[in-house]
Amino acid sequence: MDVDKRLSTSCIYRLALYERYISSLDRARDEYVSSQELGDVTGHSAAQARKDLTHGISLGEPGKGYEIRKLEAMLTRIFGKEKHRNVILVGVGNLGLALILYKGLSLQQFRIVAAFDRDVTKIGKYVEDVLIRDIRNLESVVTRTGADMAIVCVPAQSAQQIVDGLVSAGIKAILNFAPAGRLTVPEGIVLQNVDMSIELDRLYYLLKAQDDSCANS
Amino acid sequence: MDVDKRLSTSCIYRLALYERYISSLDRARDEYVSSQELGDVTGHSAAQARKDLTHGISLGEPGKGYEIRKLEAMLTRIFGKEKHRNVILVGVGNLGLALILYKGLSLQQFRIVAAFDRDVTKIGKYVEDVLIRDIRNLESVVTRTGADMAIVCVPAQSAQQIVDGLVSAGIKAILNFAPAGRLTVPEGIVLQNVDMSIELDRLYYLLKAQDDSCANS
DNA sequence: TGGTGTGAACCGATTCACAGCA
DNA sequence: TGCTGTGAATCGGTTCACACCA
Repeated sequence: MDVDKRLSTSCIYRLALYERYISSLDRARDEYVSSQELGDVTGHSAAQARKDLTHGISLGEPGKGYEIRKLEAMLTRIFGKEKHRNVILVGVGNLGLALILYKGLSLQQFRIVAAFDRDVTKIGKYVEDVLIRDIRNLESVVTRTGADMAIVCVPAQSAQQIVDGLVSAGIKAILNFAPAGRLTVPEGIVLQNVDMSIELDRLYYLLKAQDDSCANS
Repeated sequence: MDVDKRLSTSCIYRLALYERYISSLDRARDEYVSSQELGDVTGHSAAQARKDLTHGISLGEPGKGYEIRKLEAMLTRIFGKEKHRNVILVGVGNLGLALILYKGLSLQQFRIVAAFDRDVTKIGKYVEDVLIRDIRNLESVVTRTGADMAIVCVPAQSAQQIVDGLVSAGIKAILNFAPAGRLTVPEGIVLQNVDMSIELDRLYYLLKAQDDSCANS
């Protein structure tokens, strides 16, 4: 197969950026991209871009660069963009709502096919074309839609319980936005956390570090 | 000073997790935490936790652990939690709205003091107690509030322009949610990106890698 | 000449092992 | 004995330099 070993987190991130970049490219304009150009996209070196791309099959042509068509095909395969992917969302608060309405997702292969909440005043309503359902129907909907990915936007204190429910309903990968401490999942389940307030904390630290280094210089 | 050199991204992340953990602790229950306990919080080793903490002043007591009070004071200083921080937000779409209403931020030291949009139907309205203003008033509001951090939730195509405007208005740190390619900022300005669709791409990759390794075993 | 592929060197972060202190 | 602090070893990712191909 093409991808032999596990790619590092930062490598995946850069690959996603390459993917986005070449899909924004006017295919008619150019046939090839250089590693230099791809390096610029991520803010890294050309050598980095070459290393990233040879993790798959080597497909660059010396003197010309990478054929965009082939590169796109490779990235498409890595990120599974060749077919739609059903995703469910739990917790239709403001953030959940924002994610359902977020056009960025539907531009990708991801489709939010169902949303869940425990608030009875929300259940039965539609957000765009997504029906909000009772969380108790989780299992049957997962089975029916074949969804294996879920987005969690519930309050921190319910997060672990929801995650457990998702896992036992058959979900295999979870993107969690709840600012919960350490969520535990069984072996074989993928969990990723996105935490707004930690991002802000980090931003603040970087800002302060920046200031300090200016002050010292 | 306490923090001598630049901390790595992952270290900052773990420190933020420690901070959250000890602030959730019942102060009456225990006086000390061990590195083992802190390691568990982040899913890393006890040695890792000790290394992280000695980046500041060494404050652990052999045989007992880290005094919670002192540890909290140190983390508070690192993340600037001892005083409020004014933040502005640009782009009151669904995501912007969600962030304004997100209680997680106000639990931290961050206060969204103003929001901006270019949509005239939104300008003048309040979201909770945050007034939505015309983007053209950016500069005066930044000056008046002394905000030096901004959150950007505008569409991708306006992101660079907004970022430029923020920088020239005096903003020093930007948390960007727009799925824009590579945003450029001048030297000395801190920019962090959070991209939902890249997170999902990454999640999908991990899921697939997981599946493959199961299939091979 | 221009640009890829890659081994070697480099660098930083994580882990290990253990000395030292209460 | 329990737990911190830390040098040493290790591991992994990034950068460099250059051979090689069109």
